[in-house]
Amino acid sequence: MVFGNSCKQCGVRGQALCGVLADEELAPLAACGVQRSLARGETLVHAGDQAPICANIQRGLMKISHINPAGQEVIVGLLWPGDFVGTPFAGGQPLPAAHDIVALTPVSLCQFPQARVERTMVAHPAMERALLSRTLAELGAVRTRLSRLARATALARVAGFITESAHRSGVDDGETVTTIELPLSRGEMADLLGLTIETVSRQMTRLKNAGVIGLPGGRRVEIHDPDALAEAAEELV
Amino acid sequence: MVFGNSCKQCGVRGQALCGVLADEELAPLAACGVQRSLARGETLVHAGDQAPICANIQRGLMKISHINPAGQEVIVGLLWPGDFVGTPFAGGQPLPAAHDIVALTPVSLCQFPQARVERTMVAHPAMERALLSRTLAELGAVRTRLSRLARATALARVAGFITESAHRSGVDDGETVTTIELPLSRGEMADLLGLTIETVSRQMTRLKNAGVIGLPGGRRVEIHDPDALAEAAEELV
DNA sequence: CGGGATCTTGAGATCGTTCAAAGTTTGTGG
DNA sequence: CCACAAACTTTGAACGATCTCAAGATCCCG
Repeated sequence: MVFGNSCKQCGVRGQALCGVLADEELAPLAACGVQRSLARGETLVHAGDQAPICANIQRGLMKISHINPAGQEVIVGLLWPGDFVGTPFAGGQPLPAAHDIVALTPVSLCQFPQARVERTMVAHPAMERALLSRTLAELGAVRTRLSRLARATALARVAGFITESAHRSGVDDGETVTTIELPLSRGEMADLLGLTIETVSRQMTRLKNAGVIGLPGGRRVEIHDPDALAEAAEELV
Repeated sequence: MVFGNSCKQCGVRGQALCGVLADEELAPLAACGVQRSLARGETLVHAGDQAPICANIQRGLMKISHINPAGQEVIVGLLWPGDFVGTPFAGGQPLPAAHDIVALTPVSLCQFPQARVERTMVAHPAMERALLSRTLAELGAVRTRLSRLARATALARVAGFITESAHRSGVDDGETVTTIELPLSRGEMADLLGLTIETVSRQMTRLKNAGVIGLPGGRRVEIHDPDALAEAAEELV
């Protein structure tokens, strides 16, 4: 359940609810938001938690992760600034959280009492409708990601992640070389893409040797040939 | 977006909305449902379709599938009797369908005009809320499936599918040997689990040779050792 | 300028795929 | 009811992609 939000008091202008509700309609919700900060690695939601959390991410990046019995972690989703976290009306009864939600970077967010979110939604059907439509869209996106994880080669997964990160960075295309900062470490990329650290590293090197990208150091990536990168990403999507 | 539904006129008693709404509240929706049948292999929704479809599955099994540029198919979800298909309030504007929805068996369903579904939901917030909560649950389930596809071995995927099919068949546990009929062919299992037909077949044989299951022929599976089966499924979930 | 964490690279093992062929089941028409 | 064809399933052998284990190299922080 992730949707762009607008929290006047928090100073973030999101995408989804903004277009749907007038700012003053959001006031009752914004008024009860509590500012909160998370350090890198800090957990906002533990899988199995009964106490539901509703919050709006302002800065930083979070991961939704699943840890299997063997102790391996899989990142099943990322949350960016503007995204909403929470499961209002979760089945009527308190539904235990399905996954961990952890800060990948220092995060600041605006947290709301769930009951208040639910009451606000009852009062503003447009808001609930926006959340529903956002959730439906997210469901489609996760299914598409599922299909990629099922069949795509390691190279395609890595190329796809770089492409997506570039889009998220706002640096869309442009004929010139663009440089982005990957939001994840190699290990985190591996957990997200269902690969090992070594395989991720090897594919990065391969793209570099092919002249498609440059690796000037750190987490920086220069995109030399966006078309070739997109093509690599599509190889068995 | 899949949720159990109750369509009085269609004679199906689902799980989700039933508990939430009185039957007479559903009348306006049920009244405008159109009975429809699909042959095996027939497509209800094409990916990219603008015309949104809302329907309630009464009998049969459908797949939600994604076909990648290379022509490979991945089944990203299954729809069972009682499940609801559709994306009401899809982003305000008509959102093109993200995936194909195809009948795996002969299917009968009850189809509604989307506008009517939306109007009914506006009139009955409890219904919309039930859909939201169902969708959130489904999102969690798909994410969990994502984590399995990312890491689980072929054996675990196949064992997990058999276990899940057994649960769906209603045959829960019981100390005695239970026999179920798998709803999918080997090829469909392969598309669902991200494997090849041959690998699926080999894992089935492996489970049979280990005495965990029996394969009396056709799509039938005898579950001899549910614990061992569950254990095989958890090996790297 | 260390020192720990992160990243890269190599060599060998493993798991799943590919290609190929034989064996079953299913459904149809005589 | 049987015969036959088509579709589906099983099995085998070789290949290839990714993982595992093991060193180095590099980056980042104090």
